Amino acid sequence: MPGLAAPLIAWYRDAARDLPWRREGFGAWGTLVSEFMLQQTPVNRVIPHLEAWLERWPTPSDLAASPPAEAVTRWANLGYPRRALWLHRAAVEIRDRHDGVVPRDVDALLALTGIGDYTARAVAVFAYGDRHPVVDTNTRRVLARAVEGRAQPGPPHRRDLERMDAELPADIAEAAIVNAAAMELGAIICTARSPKCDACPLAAQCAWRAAGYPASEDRRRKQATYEGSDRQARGAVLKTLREAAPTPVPLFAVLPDWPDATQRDRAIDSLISDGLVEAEDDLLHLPR
DNA sequence: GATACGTGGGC
DNA sequence: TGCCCAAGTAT
Repeated sequence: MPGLAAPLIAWYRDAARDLPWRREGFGAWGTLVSEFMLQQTPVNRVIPHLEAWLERWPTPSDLAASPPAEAVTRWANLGYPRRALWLHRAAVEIRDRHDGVVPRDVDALLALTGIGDYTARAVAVFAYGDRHPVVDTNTRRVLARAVEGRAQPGPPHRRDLERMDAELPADIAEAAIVNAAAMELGAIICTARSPKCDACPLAAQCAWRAAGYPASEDRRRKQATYEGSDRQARGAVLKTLREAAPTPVPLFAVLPDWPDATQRDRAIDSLISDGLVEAEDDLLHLPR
């Protein structure tokens, strides 16, 4: 079976979107911030916040010098606000342990708060040009379809890194492009629903297409219902505190009309436990 | 390894 | 409309 590299490289040269983090000289800090924001949040929602963030905090040390509260506030509606807290912690760690320079070594990156297998390698590859497999949900779907002939990938597995590594050319610069191209293909062509196979550079060799597009065997785990959930309550509490910041909010004034007071209190407790909220007497505020 | 964790857009 | 999905990580 032919590899994926050559057609991906040729396709990417013409089809890649013009995204901020692909600009020449975007910088490792910008790459790191963009990858944090892109964890589970769509590209189009990230871009304006990313640009504002980098304008406010051009370096890791700039962010580290600000209170976490401001990071959480400026995270706005990107979702999963713990990422804002973790990004702030990572900035402090970069300042304290790496002289303010985003590390290049994958293990050093993995040791930073909020950075896992994906983000560590994405920074090493896209910011520093090193050769590693970068595997996100798009890449896993492309591999599942083109190589395995399955409609959807199985759950993420460490094995995915080795499988992607096997598709990478020896040439370091080309390997980086293949990583980016696999992600890009999954994002705009080989999408989860209604893939655009007519425009796919891998169509001729796609195992899933050759097999007649068999449906996925196992149902993906259904996402928990959001309406009425604790997550929704946490989101509402944090929204209240963000919009009031830097002014603290009296406990009694936080979601007084929430339908389930027990749930509201549980949400506040869990936010405090996560470090996203602090309490002094009966005042709640974002972490200072 | 399963689960919790926001928010909003697309169909 | 309601469900599915989105450049994951920590526990």
